[in-house]
Amino acid sequence: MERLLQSIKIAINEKVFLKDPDSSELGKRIIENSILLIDEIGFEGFTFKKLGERIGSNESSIYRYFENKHKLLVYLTSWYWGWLEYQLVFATNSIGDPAEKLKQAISIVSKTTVQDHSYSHINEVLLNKIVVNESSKSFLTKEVDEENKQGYFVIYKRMVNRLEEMITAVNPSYPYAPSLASTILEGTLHQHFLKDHFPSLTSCTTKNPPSEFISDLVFRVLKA
Amino acid sequence: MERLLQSIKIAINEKVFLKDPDSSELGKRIIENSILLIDEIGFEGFTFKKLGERIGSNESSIYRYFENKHKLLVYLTSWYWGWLEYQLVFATNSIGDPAEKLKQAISIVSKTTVQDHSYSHINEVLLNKIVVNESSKSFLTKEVDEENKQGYFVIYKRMVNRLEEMITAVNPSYPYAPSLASTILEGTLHQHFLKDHFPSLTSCTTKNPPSEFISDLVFRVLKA
DNA sequence: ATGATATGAAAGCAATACTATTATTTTTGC
DNA sequence: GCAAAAATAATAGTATTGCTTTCATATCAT
Repeated sequence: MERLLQSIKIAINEKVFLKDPDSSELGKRIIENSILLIDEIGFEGFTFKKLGERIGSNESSIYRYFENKHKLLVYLTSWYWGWLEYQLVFATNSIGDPAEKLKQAISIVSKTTVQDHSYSHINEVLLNKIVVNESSKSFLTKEVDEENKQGYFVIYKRMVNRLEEMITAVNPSYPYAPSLASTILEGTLHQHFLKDHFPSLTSCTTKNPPSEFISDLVFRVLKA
Repeated sequence: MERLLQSIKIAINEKVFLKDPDSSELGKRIIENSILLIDEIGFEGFTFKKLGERIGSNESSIYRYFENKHKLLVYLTSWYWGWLEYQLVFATNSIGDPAEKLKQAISIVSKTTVQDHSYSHINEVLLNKIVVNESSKSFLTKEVDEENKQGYFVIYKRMVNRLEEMITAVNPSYPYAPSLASTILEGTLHQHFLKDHFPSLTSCTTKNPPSEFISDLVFRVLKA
């Protein structure tokens, strides 16, 4: 799998960037360091000027890749979901048994992230932290409907759809497959957040990660 | 119940404001119109200057009530959860049967909001929209741990705790009560959001609201 | 070598997120 | 009813943000 993934490029909707950051050295440095910098100072404090200083480049050069920091965030989260989607597909497509398949899928999407050396300029562990802490901000905006129409969130939606299909395969009579599927993804992120900042509001810990709670929840729901 | 609630003041942690907005006319106009304005233009576009213009007052006067717009958002969301908490307590404390009690609680926290005329300067319907669209931004910040320590989120936490206790009363052997409780609140908000912006990712519609999905989910989980 | 393309440096601009100062109005305590 | 205190308003000012523009320079492709 490592090998296969090595050559795969995560395809992001071209509307979110002005110039593909994957097409140049500077572009890759922008992505690499934006992940590090957003993780360090948070998305609110993050500016293209600070990023420019950090990579020894100019604000104006970064603006040639992304119109604004919001689109950069959409890019980063899309990349993350695209990356996870590949893992999901590769890890589940050979599994015949629907329950086993769904179980594996939940394990993939809710497990603690580990570094993938196929993409050397992207730190997936930190990117996952950014997705947990910042990704809601990419859609909780006044422009969400317009941007959705433009396809900014297709990868995430495809991901939810895959889970939905797997849920239906396990229990065709369960009437809330789309909501359960979206709850798997959002619930995982939220439980990860709670574990780090509001431990009293979650049963999850490092030893007992969100994947256990989510998996238990889904199978109780579908069995009933 | 209407009568009882009429005289109740929702108590917000004093650290989130400089001067209690409930203690003056101007303060109430700030709260009333911040809800309307944030709903109209979104939290990102919202500024104290625009709010000042709208209420025929000055930016600097608003700064005497709130240090910044972030704290105003914390105030608004705290007020919302405090308001919901009263409804929850009044609607459930006389119910003996644990399952019935939890069912009622879920109905209260996930039902579509209706106007409460006890608080004339607060539009609860719009405030609920703000909670759905903006409240995550109140805790998805770099300062969350510090602010949590200062008690900014106590009401929300108490709310999750109440649900947790009700869950345990229904099924004492269920091992993930805290996570299920937080999922009820966060999941409800998220499903409301999806229904309005990503209908393909949810089973919820106006006719079939999030409360049905959540209630069904919780009781399947606890029955299993 | 030359033209195209990418990057960098600098300046500029309107808006944001405040703070400070001073003036005016309103409230209140006697 | 009046003086003192408190609240509000008006104005101005500052640093930073979120850009855009222009122009210079480096690099790259033929």
